[in-house]
Amino acid sequence: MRLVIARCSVDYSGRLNAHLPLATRLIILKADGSVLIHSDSLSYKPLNWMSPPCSVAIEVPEEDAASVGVEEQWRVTHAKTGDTLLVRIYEVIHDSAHDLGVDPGLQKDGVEKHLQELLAEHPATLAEGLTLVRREFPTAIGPVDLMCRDAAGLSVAVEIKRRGDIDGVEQLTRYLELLNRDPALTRKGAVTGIFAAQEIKPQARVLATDRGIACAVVDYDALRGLDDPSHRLF
Amino acid sequence: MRLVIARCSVDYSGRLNAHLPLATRLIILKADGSVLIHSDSLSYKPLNWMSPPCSVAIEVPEEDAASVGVEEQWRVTHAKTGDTLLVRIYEVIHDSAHDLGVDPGLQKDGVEKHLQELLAEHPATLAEGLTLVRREFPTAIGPVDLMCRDAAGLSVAVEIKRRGDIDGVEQLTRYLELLNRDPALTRKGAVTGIFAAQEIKPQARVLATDRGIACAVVDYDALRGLDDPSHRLF
DNA sequence: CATTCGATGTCGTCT
DNA sequence: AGACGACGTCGAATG
Repeated sequence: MRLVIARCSVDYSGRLNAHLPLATRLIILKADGSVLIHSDSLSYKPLNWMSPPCSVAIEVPEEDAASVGVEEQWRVTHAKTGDTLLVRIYEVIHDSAHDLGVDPGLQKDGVEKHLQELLAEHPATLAEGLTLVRREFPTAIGPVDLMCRDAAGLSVAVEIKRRGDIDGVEQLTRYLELLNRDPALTRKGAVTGIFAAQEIKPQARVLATDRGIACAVVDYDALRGLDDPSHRLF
Repeated sequence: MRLVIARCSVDYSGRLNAHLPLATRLIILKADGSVLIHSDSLSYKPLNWMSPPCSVAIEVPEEDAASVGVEEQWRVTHAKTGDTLLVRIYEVIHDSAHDLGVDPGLQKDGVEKHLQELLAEHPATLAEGLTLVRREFPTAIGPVDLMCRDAAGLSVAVEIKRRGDIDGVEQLTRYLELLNRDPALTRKGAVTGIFAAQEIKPQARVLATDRGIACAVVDYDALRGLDDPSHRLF
């Protein structure tokens, strides 16, 4: 990894055109060839970047560029899309290279997959007497997160989201529409739906209710408490 | 901006829990207080980070941490959500600080808004004889990108996307459902829809067709060619 | 290889 | 502040 602090201007040309006027910035050149341009604020996201696979070519600045003080010019080109990032260096303030080695990677806990696992183990927290039939129940338009059966023996499709948005309700609606055409599932009565999320947006709740879909706000920590603590990662 | 290359382990606790085992990484401390942890690959996105507003506290490592070689311990806490990032430093390899000043910011050109402007000027490229009634036609559930009239004088709602996904079809469907309840618009006949995008995904096309919504693939460059070249930014 | 879908999405914009 | 859509979304999993 090479770190360069420099006064520079940057032009990106690809899915859109973008220009960064002359200013002092951090330029990161990673081992995989990728390039990141960071300013001192506006965190997380670089101002400009190029993802791998890409290559960096050192160019001789055009005459007019050189005349206004461009010392170096790097052209970063994406190998597949042809997107380019043109970095014009006016003054290098810092330049250092470091060998970081391979990173062992990030371990995560608490994403939607875990929520699904926990709810699959404790379906009754969604509705009294609900039991699991199967997780990732396959349909022609994708898998239903949880297929359950209620106390009366009727099929219940559960869609799980971390954040319950209008999109999730639309998704569950499409599943229910399809499932209710299946005679095997609807023998005893219509398949109903439960929209389960850690947080449900008001508009999503209104739409779900309007369509006869139940909403369930899920308490992740409480669910985890129900689970065997020895299974926790942290 | 402070740049630290160090052997470190990191733990994030907030919307989820995440752990980074001991390895050599780049730690960026920005002027606004934000912190970014980068490895030498997996570009663009940091492995771990904290967005502003947040504060960094230097802690004395716990005894057991110190005994395994932790020299410094930084706790970054988000001011609002309380999310924390705990960085344990085992060895500092590089440490430098730089004054970058304020960045003038990024200038962008050429996204969906531009596409909408171009199509508003050339609605006939979507369908023979189509004319614009108004852009951003207001409805109770949000503005319709373009409201047009076809050769027969019937109302046509146009939804514009850069990438035509299933979500866009759902959105247009909701608009059409609402618009078709308006007597003023449906006097001559039902309001129809056109789903316009630079690229339309197969599933979206199927859904749109199934609902009687026309699809139009838009050629951005050709449209720009129709436009006055002197209006271009680049 | 293409496609789909989640994300500590992030970011702008408007109510 | 909350809601909503766009994003150079990115990135992983999957067929």
